Order: sequence, then structure tokens, then C-alpha cells
Amino acid sequence: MTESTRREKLRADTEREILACARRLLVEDGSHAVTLRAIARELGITAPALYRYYDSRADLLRHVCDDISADLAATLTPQIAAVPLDQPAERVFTVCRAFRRWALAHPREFTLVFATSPEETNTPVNRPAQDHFGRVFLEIAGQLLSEHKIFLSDSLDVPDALRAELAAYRDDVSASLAATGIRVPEEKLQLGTIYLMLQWWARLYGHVALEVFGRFPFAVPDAEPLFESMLTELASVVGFS
Amino acid sequence: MTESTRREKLRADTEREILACARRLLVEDGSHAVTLRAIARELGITAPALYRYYDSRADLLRHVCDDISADLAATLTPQIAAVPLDQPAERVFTVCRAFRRWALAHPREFTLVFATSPEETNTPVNRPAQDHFGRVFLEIAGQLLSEHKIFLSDSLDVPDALRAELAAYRDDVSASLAATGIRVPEEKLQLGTIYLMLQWWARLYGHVALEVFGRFPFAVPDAEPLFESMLTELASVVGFS
DNA sequence: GCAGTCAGTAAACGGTGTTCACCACCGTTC
DNA sequence: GAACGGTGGTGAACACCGTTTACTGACTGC
Repeated sequence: MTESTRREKLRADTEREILACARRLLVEDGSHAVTLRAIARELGITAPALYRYYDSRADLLRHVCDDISADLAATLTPQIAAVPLDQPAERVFTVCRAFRRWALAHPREFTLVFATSPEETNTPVNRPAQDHFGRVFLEIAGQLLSEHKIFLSDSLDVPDALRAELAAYRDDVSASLAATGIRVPEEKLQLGTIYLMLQWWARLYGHVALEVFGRFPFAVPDAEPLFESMLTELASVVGFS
Repeated sequence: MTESTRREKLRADTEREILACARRLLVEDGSHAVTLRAIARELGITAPALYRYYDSRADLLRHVCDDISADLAATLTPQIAAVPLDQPAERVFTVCRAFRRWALAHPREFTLVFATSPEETNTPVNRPAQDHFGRVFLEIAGQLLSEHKIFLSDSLDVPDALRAELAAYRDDVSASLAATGIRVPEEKLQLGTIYLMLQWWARLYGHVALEVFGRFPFAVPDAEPLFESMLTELASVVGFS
């Protein structure tokens, strides 16, 4: 980015090298194989040198998470962009399918980012979303929100008990979206929309996680039809224009 | 169980002691604290002695998982039993709420059992369900199936593309249930029921996992109303008698 | 009483994260 | 140009870890 001096450029270079190496080790041999000494070995340096770049192994893993999230976002974004603006439903389907495909193709990255207990990577709970976890989701959803009007079907309106909670979330969403540079008109962030986003993220996450881990309650050799039917169900609940 | 000789009884005793200690370490300090040496220290023995009981640390962790699952089942079962048979919907709600409550009260156990990559505990993917993962779910669901008739609302019937897949699952379900001693009449295992079980398990799992990890895309201080609204949504999709 | 089984030990190997003292270089400043 | 401070890197060390091996010693079944 803004590495002005020569020193800063060198530092940023090896920092990238470290992350790339950690990533390779993760993908090839699992997260247990991404060890400081292994990384150091491959870079031709010694393990303590890595402490010039990261406070600890947990800190490094956290940065690997962010790195992966950035890549995931970079993978998803062009795929939605390829779908015409006038087919909002198809845009949602596309990003959901792309997320599932990415997860199945990158099970170890998915596991690290989306199914590692916060204490393992020492991640503070409810960490600002733009950092890594919900970042992708928020970005995509925000983009859709800013471009389309969403109609919620009558059958699924917001329970009264939820309105107070949702109103509180809304500000948080606005702030998070603003932080990523996406401006969403206030009136599009209805409570129902927030509600739908939460519910839908939970379903998407649940399905993909179970599929990646092979942990459906009974043998499910191919979960794609299941996934597709979940998408069509979504379509029946929400409308776009 | 069937420890006849004195030796076998002693062995079973220390085996239980090992598991209990591992469990305590897990709960108090997280899964990374569950080390062979720490367990041995607390039991007043040496680490290699543990290899008389388990092949490896991964093997031990797997048994801890099974132990936890058994406890979870033991927690859930009486809670459903407490709800009258003539309120099937309430029975489902009860078990779902109980599962969520258990997960929130035992985050580390939940993480180990439901969100640890199979390679960490060396668990074969799609391991027979009665072992630990879907065991609880299957048991509960099977019990409900054997006691009630389920009506699926017309709006959610099984997509054609899924019928072949689901038919294959059904046999697996029957076998798994039979293995746990629950006999479900053939005609109650309609394809729609299987479909609903899968979809619902994914939702339940997704919500609870996200809540336990504090990983909703934005700050959700109290997800209970969200959970409750999910339950009422379920009720609108399925009917009992 | 004897032989064998089996829980447990001590020692060792190779690996880990992390800390500390030290060193050598590079960019800046007098 | 010489001195200087920051910075990247080293080597040794510490305290762990999982795992293997060879070896005891007690209990069991005959």
C-alpha cells in the first residue's frame, strides 16, 4: 500500500511471504502444521525472527484469517458482478452458491476462518465485522441492499419481541457498512431486512459448515440438491426489484 | 457395565478418571489444555501410562467427544420426557431450546464436539451417527417420529430433484435408529420428514454455532428472540398429531 | 508355586512456542 | 565521514508437548 521507504517495502515483502507460506502449510497439511518453525524453515530464517512481525502464533493465525477473508471476498465479488443488476434474486443465489463452492474447495481455510474457536486464534468475540468474519457477508449484503428494493413476504414479518433488538442492530450495520465504504439509504435498512439477513446467514452457514465437516446426522453423499432447495425456499420468502 | 474381574473393574475406573480429568481440563482451560502430560500429572501417573488406555491424544479426544455426547443426550432426554405426549410441537421446541441452552452453558464442549475439524480428533468423516455427532439429534427425532404423526405444510414439499437422494438417506436413518434401539414404522419415514429433519438440523446448528462463537455478522448481544422466532417459523411449516 | 499378563515407570527423541542476550546492518544525523 | 539508534536476524535456552522403547513389579489364572 503506502510503503514509502525502502525498509518498509522490504518489511511488507517478507510479511507477505510469511502469510503466503503459512497459507500454503495450512492448505497442504492442516492448521496444526502451520508452525512458526516450519514457516521459518521455508523462509530460510529462524523462528524467533517471526516475532519481529507477529506477537505470537495466535496473532499470526489471526492475520492468516484476515488474509483468507480478503481472498474470499475477492473471489465472490466478481461473481456477483457478472450477474446483471436486473436479476437480484439470481445475484443472491450466485453469491450463496459461490460461498458454498469456495468452502468445499477450501475446507481448511473455511475451517480456520469460520469454525475455529475464538480462543484458538485469540480473537476477541464480537470483533468489528469488517476485520474478517462477517466482512464478506456484510459487504455482499450491503451491496445488494444499496442496489435493490427488497420485499419481504407477508408470511414472514418481524416478531414484535424482536423489534427493539433489531433496531439496535441496525445502527451497527450502518456503521459497519459505512466503514467498508458502502452507503445504504436509511430507508432500505428496515427491521425486516436485518432480520432476514441474520436468519439467512445462519442457514447458509449451518448448511455449509455441516457439509464441509461431513457432519449431517446421517450419510449425505451429495448435499447440493439440499442446498439448492434451500435457495428456492429463500426466493419464496423474499422479493426483489 | 460388564466388568467381571477385579482387574477389569480397576481399569474401567481409571478410564473414567482419565475422561473426567480430560473433561475438567477442557472446561476450565480449553481444548489446548487437554494434554496427556497434564492429565497424567493430575492422576499421579506418567504420560506414557495413558497409552495403555488410548492409542493417542486424538483417540482420547474422540472418546471425550463421545462422553460429552452421552451427557448431552442424558441432559436432553428427561427434558422432553417432562413435556406431555399430547403436545408434540412443544416437545420439539423444548429439545431445541435445551440444546441451545446446553451449548451456551458448555461452549467448550460444544466447540469440541460440534465444531472441531475431523482431522483434529482424527474422526473419520461420515462416521456412523450413533457414535457421537448426530446421535443426539437422531435419537430425539426418532423418538418423536415413533410417537407422532407429522404433517408437512403444502408450501414446503419435497423438490423432485431431491427424491432420489432422500430415498437413499431413509435407509441409512432406519439403520441408525435401529442401532439405537428405536423402531420407527416404515410409513412414518416419508421423504418429506427426512427432508425436514435435515433442513431443521442445519438451521438449529447454524444458529447455535454462530451464537456460541459470537460470530453473527454484526453485534447481537442477545440472540434468544432470534432463536424463538426461528422456532415459531418451524411451527408454521410442520404440524403434529 | 509358577508363568504370564498388564499397568506403570524412566529415559529418550524430536518437535513445539517463547524469551533473552547479542550482533550486524542500514538510514539518519551531527 | 563518523557516530548512533532502530531494526531484522541469530543462537542458546526454557519449559513444555506427543510418542516410543525397554524395563519393572504386582496381580491373575493355572
